[in-house]
Amino acid sequence: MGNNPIIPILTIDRIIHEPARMLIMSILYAASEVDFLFLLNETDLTKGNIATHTRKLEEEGYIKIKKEFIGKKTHSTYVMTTAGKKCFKAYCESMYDILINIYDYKQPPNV
Amino acid sequence: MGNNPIIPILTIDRIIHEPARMLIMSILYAASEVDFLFLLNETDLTKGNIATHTRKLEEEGYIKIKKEFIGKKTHSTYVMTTAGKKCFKAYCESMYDILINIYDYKQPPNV
DNA sequence: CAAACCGGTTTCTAATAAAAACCAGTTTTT
DNA sequence: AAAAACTGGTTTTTATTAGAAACCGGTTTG
Repeated sequence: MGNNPIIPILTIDRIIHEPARMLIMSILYAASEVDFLFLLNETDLTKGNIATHTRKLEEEGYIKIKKEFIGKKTHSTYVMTTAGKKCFKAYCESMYDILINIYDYKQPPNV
Repeated sequence: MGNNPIIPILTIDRIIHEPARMLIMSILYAASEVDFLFLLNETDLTKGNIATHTRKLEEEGYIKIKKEFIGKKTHSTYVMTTAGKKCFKAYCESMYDILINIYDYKQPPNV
């Protein structure tokens, strides 16, 4: 393959690349801890969506899901792990680089 | 939903968001016209991948696929349409904005 | 007491990315 | 001149998965 500077897009972190998860990750990156209702109100995602995407993020080790009882009711809170922060930063930096390269990209050898 | 500045990620153009297609689009954005073999050599994508992703991009009206004979052999070339350029620019600007907003929330990279 | 509500989870369906298999024709090998 | 290998792709197959909807065990409300 060539030395096209956009090639790194092919190895971008797909867990974070998914828009719904990127949104969740960006929220958890900024806030230290949020709960289910916060995500529901803040993101416009459905309940099912939040449950499955947060589970996936937990499976990948990017976030931690804590469940507790408040009185008799369940309460779920979400926190980003150190690994999650690292991967999120790496994703953002990679995407940023790619975009900058697109803006800078000059004519490649043509057909 | 809240007024989180990252929310626009949810309406990002998914046709372009797919890494393989973003790579193809970025190549076509920089070069006026490329052929199948160029994409094959430049991108590390498989033949099947190139065929299906370029077809999808054509279905969406983002690129035009031209087929011709060179001697007795088929030859396929790909060109970005005006709509494709517009959407690609819009995608890049949108992603850029989103990343900037993420950095504004926290700290910029490479600090 | 039943019906609606709450905070979630599980199930179902359709879309789809990627690789592999395939294909029609062409060139090379023997 | 057959057979084999190569070209430039396309179609098929397989596995994953995003999203919505249905569900669920409490709990408050009418």
